[in-house]
Amino acid sequence: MEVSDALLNEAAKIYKVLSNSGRIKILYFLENNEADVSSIVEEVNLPQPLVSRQLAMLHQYQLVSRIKKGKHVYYKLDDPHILEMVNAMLGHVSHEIKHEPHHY
Amino acid sequence: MEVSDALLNEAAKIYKVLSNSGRIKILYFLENNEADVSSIVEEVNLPQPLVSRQLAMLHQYQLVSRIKKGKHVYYKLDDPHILEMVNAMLGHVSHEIKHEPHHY
DNA sequence: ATAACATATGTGTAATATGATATACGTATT
DNA sequence: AATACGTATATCATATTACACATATGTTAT
Repeated sequence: MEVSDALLNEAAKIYKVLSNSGRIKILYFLENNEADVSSIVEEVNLPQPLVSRQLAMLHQYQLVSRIKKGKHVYYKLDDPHILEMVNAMLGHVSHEIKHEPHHY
Repeated sequence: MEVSDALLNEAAKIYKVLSNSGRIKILYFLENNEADVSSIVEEVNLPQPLVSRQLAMLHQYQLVSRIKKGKHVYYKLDDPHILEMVNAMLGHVSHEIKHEPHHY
């Protein structure tokens, strides 16, 4: 396959976004729920400022969209496709873990 | 979906591995070729020690396997499935880039 | 044994990411 | 306007990552 550097860099950036379990957790929660920040905080059990920052990051890379209603800001998945990818990865690692743990 | 923390952490780790365009480049090159380190160095145009490091990392996470023949060490994809995921991601970002660049 | 080559590792340093804490901002309510 | 609440941002310490450069290790040939 022939891939441009720009594309590779962009992909790498998104992988970086996904390289944090808190952010993945948030994406998963948003799979089924459009949710405001407080609900997300409660669900993922991380301090609110941290959640806000991670949401900002997810939003910057267009993985989630947001809509403001009064004091609340509701986030939802912007691109369900991304979760399919995460699912594929989870399948991958779950096999790996079963068959043979990493040899660190 | 219900996902264990261990799984999420493992997935996050693999994403971290993929969050570097040099490493992705290497994986891509190995899609078609089993190759020794020198060939990879030549292909990806990065200093040899760096390539060795990244190969070590890819190997640690079982993304590539290696076999030693004389002075040469040949690497190949250990799990083609991972490249499917990378392909999916590249497709994703290429759409994104076309439709609307990120608003950094 | 030495030389030449392929690969890996050690080390230092700069850049970046992380998460905790404090605080600011915006909106609704009284 | 004062308060309360939801959310975002700033700041800081710490940890992690990245890469360059030097050097070590292992292998083959002379």
